[in-house]
Formats: sequence, structure tokens, C-alpha cells
Amino acid sequence: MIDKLLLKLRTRDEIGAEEEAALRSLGGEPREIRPNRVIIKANEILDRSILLLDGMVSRFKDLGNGERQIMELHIPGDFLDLHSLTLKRLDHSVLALSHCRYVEVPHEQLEAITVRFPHLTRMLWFSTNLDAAIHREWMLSLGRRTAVARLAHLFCELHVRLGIVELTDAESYRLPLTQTQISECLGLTPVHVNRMLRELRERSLATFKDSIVTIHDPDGLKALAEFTPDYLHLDRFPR
Amino acid sequence: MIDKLLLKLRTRDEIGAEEEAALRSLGGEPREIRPNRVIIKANEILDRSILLLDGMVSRFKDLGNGERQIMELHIPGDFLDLHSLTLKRLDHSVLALSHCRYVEVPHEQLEAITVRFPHLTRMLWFSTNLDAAIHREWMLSLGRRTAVARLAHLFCELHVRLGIVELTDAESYRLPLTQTQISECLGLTPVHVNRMLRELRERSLATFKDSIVTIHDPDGLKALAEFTPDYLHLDRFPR
DNA sequence: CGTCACATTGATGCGGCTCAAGCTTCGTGG
DNA sequence: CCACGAAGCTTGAGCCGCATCAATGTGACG
Repeated sequence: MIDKLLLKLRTRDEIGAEEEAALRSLGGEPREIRPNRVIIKANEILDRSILLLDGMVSRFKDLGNGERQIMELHIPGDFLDLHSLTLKRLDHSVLALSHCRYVEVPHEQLEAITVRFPHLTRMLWFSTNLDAAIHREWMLSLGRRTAVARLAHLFCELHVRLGIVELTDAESYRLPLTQTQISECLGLTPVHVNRMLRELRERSLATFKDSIVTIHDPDGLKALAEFTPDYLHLDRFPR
Repeated sequence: MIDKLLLKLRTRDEIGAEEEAALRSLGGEPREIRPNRVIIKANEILDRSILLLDGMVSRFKDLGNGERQIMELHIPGDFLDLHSLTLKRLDHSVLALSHCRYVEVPHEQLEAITVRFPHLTRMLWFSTNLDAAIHREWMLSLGRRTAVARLAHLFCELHVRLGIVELTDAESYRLPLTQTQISECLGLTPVHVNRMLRELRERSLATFKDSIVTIHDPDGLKALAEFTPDYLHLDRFPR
């Protein structure tokens, strides 16, 4: 059930048998939620964190005029709000983008891990630090990359992240977002995202059709995006 | 020596006497560094984290064409790279913006804390999660706020953060950055930052002169920026 | 007193936004 | 089985916020 989380963590460090057992004991029955439902509202006080098993989820904030910025896309194996363990309330909302399955993990159980399993604690800490690293790369996109490069970069990042949890099919993967939602990730308008998708298509770099991203020229796409996966911290280290 | 760190943490939760003692035992002799020196280069493998005692520091990434995005400004009491405890190498560089004093804390000592002090561990974890929360708010600025609003928001954020560590003087504080460096925070050009500073001045909201920010109309500035400090997680909670 | 870094201002250009129309797809009900 | 509406995609025309280019000002320092 938490196999995708294990894939994600074991890409970065060893997880021992006891640690694995501790993780497997977390959470209750899986729950389901339909697309476009808010999973967590900003500022609610939380006593549990949510581990995504299936589907895709966004964290976002809105401005007063209704403009939305998506801060991160979450995929199976990600905690949606592990940071709520220490923050206690979120500064943003969390939305299901597709049909999702997840488990809720009470903070008590996570705190018990911080008492009994220092290394596993650091691995959970790692995963929140990884979220922050992804935030930073997105800041670089939003602040400095051109529109095409932002889009190309997003496609590269998701290809790597989904690959880790075995949700890619060679050079393609499912991305259940509308062009409007993509524009909310990239700080652009939906109209402009549409034009940039056309550009990637016309340059034979990548296509996005029927919720499937297909990368035709990985090296070209990476070059355009200036994508280097360092920020995803893919190497195995004792952490 | 670590008093500013204690101010920062105690704003958010109680820190017991033993925990305080553990923190005070961290690190060696304070070191100094001059402005515009790189403190940590991206991708170096690290075995220590740095606690800033004095001065101002930026974390940044550059694009191939030399454009720079600053991801966060650090002030006294902040760890510059506590996330390196679990990430082991940084995905960005760290630069002294002014003359700085800091101490280096070996990761061994921090790992010892994760073994002996679960609550203090969570407080350190909290502080990296706080960095991520600040990243998210900056993403909202970079993706969706107008140029003036971004600038106004930065001034509001620093006023609150510097207030916590007692580095404000009522409605003004020292900000030792050039307009170019401010533009690197905001995803703008230096020329445009100059014009936006003029706009804030002409609207009697705030001025920036001789490295001093003075806020003349706090409510007006916050309204323009749509600033709400929720994301700084200022309330005291058992964490 | 010359130099250098930084700030300021004006003129002009462009990347991405806005507005608007038409299209495709798909679910729903008669 | 088709009519209809809703949601999303596509494309064009025109515009605006911020960038670019360039010149001048200003203060610190050797």
C-alpha cells in the first residue's frame, strides 16, 4: 500500500526492515476522493497527514482577484502535508486533480516515529526538504525562465518523479491536468500555455494530448528547459 | 550567541531548559565573512550546517544566461542550510550580502539531537518547513503578483521576520541590498525595481534609501501586497 | 580628481495578456 | 439517435506591463 513511498525513499537511502514495518503500520483504511475536491483547506488545524496512494493532487494559493498559483504537484508516494506535523496548519489548500486514493496518518503516529526511529525521522524530514527543493526550482522557473522553458521544465520534472514510482511508460506518462491547471503551475494564462504546447509540438520536443505527455526529444527538451535533476536529490546517501 | 535562534523558535513553541542547553552547546567559534562572498557552493557535499548570527545572506540559483533568482533572504537566527542535514548537498548557492558572523554546526551534533531530543528535532524540522512556507509565498509573488505588489510584499515580510529577532526600529529596518539584488529576489529587472520603489514612495507607502526600509503606511502597504502573515506561522503551538 | 558601483530617467520594443470567436468532445435528456 | 449545453481547446487581433537600451547623475574611495 505504501510501496510507492518506499520506492521514493529507497531511491535516496536504505530503509531497514524495522523501519519498513513502522511505515507499513501507519494510517488506516484507504479513502477515495473525486476530482476537483478540496482535500485540505488553508488554515484548518490538522492532527494528521495524508499519504497519496493514487492520483494527482495540487497545493495552491489564490490571490484576491481569483488568480491561482499552484505550488506543487503531488504524485503517488508523496505526503501531501507532512509539513503539517510541525506547522499544525497549512498556509495553502490542497486539491484533488484526478480521482485519488490516500491514507490518513495521525500525527501521534508520526511523533512516535520521531521518538523511536531517528533515521526514519530524518528520511521523513528529507521528504519535506525535497518538497522545498522543488519549490526552489519552480521559483527559478517563475522568476527567470521563459514560458516555453517553464513548460518544458515541468514536463522534465514530472517525467523523473513519476519514473521513480514506476508511473512512466518509457517516454510518456499520464498528466491529468487541464491546460488551465498547467497555466496555474507556470504563472501563465491558459491561452499562452496552449501556444507554448504548440511550440513544443512544432519543434518535435514533446506533445500533450488526451492527458498524456509524450517526450519525443528528451535531450532537446532538457536543453530548452535547462533541466538538471540535481535538485531532486536522486543519489543514495546515508541521510 | 544563539539568542536570535531562541527568539525565533520561542515565538512558535516552548523550548525547555535542557533543549536550550543542547542548542547552546552547538557549533564552534564564530566566524566572519565579507560581503559578496560565496559561503556555500551548489552541489558541494556538506557535513555541517551554518547558523547565521549577524548580517544578511541569500540563497540563489543562476540560469545559463547569467540571470539570477534569489530564493530566500536569511537573517540572524536562521540556519542557512539546515536542509543539508538530510539533503547532504545543496541545490543552490549561498552568498553573504553584508558582513556576516556565523557558526558552523557539524551534522554529527545535529544527528545527536535527532536521537536525544525528539521535540527539539521537530522544532528544527519546523524551521526548514518554515523556509518552505516562505518559498511558497514567494512563488505566489513571482507567479501572480504585479511588480509593485511583489516589492511591497517583500518589505512586509522582512518587517515581520526582522521584528521577531528584534532588528526593527518601529517601522523601519536595515536592508543591505542593492536594487539589483532586490530585482533578483522579485524576478524583475533593476530598472523596473527602481521605478517601483519610486511608486511606493510617491504613494507614501514606503521608502528605501541608504539601505533603510521605512514603512510609512503599514496598512496601505499590506493591502497593496495582499500580505497576511499566516504563512510565517507565528502562533505558539505544541509542535 | 578620476574611477567605479550604484541609482535614476527616458525612449522604444516585445513577451505574454486580454478579448473574442469558433471548435471539439462529451454527457444528458427528449 | 439526435439536440443541446458545458467544459475545454484553438486561433487571431490588439494591447500593456515590464524589459531593453542608453544616457546621465551621485556618492565613496583611492
